[in-house]
Amino acid sequence: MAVKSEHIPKATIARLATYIQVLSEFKREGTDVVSSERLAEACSVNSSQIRKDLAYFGEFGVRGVGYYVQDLISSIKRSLGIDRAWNCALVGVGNLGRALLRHREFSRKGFVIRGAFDCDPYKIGEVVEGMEIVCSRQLPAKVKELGLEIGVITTPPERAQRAANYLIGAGIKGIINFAPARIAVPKHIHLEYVDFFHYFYAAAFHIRFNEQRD
Amino acid sequence: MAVKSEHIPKATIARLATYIQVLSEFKREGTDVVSSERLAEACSVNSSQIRKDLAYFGEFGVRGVGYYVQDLISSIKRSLGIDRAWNCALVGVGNLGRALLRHREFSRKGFVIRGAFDCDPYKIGEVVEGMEIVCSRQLPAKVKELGLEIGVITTPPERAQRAANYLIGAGIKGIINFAPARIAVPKHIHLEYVDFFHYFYAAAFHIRFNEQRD
DNA sequence: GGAAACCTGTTCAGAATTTCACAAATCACC
DNA sequence: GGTGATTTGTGAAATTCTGAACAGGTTTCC
Repeated sequence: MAVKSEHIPKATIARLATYIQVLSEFKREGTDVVSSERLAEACSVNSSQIRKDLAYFGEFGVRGVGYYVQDLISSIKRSLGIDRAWNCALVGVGNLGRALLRHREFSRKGFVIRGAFDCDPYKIGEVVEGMEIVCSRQLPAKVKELGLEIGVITTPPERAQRAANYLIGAGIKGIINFAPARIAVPKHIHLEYVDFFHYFYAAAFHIRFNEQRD
Repeated sequence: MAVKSEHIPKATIARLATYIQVLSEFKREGTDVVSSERLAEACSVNSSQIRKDLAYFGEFGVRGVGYYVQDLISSIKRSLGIDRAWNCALVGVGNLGRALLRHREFSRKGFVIRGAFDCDPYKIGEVVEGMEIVCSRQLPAKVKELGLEIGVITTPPERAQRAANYLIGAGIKGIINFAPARIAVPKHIHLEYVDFFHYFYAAAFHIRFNEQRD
């Protein structure tokens, strides 16, 4: 899938993910065709915004008609690169790591966790959700053997950097860091930070801010 | 804590959360004073950006010196409204809900889950992490009794709207929705969507995009 | 006490993003 | 086949956000 433009805003990528979610709902409800106006309302964004976001990747709609829901889902997925499966390595099998391993939705959405790694000797060998926990030192071998591309860090914060180093050394292409710590990676490795608390902070701020104005 | 400006960018709020994380690391390392330049480097942002973000809320630094780490953490927390505890209600005790209930970090960061609700009769009465699961119908009573302010939705998508309705009817002030579904709420209720997959999608996109350019 | 080195808070320019507005295309109906 | 009602894709305008630059304080050191 060709990208028409050189640079694509981060916000656009985030919205595309939302569009998929809402479009999937439309599909479940049996809606075949949707206008940017209707999709916009469901996503709480401006309809031009939607058309412009899509325009970065191609022309997916039909003038005078709208977008065919199933086609648009496929087109967005192809645009985002999630029209195929991605093999993931999970490093750090604590509470959060286990929850992610058990979360069926991952493989359903095309992100298949194919390796679970930890450096705790008490955990190594344990089987979680049909997956054996392996020593982190085996990462290089496993990454090659299983074709792992995305590393998911769910270690405690103090071990996040080491986990990242293992992953990078093993030749992973991108890292999603759930640990509450900043990590350093070379420029060619894509890095995403995930922090629930951001959302809680934002909620707290806005609630208090609203109260203040009354 | 006064807010100096009328409108504060969403991006600023997100960055403030990052600053707290990095500043806490500095504090653990024993650093007492930090310049915007050094903080900026650790957060991968521009130093003017940091000074500007902080300027929305007040003057927290000392010219010629920098910012006192502990003071700045406190100031940012006060600015965000997380200088006190927030009582949360969790609705939907599935896999994800249980993981959140077990996650110690929540109360440590000031978001205390004081009620766990579900509408499945098999789950009602069960005790998770010392908390008894209560029928969702009891939300109004419990919200008042316990002073719950933030609702956390971790139901399956098809039940998210109903959970939201219960919470809103019960007088909650803000909602954080982990369910992969859009929900409608009145304007005075603050709503945050949390979706891990956004990060995975973004990673997939950027990895593929980088490959394409080689 | 003064000079030099620092570093914040703030202004302003320009970069980036969002919204508007409309030409171009499609469909339904007469 | 033509007309009117729709709806997309896209320049241009409006808005928002970011980064460079610098005036205004602070500290250090002589």
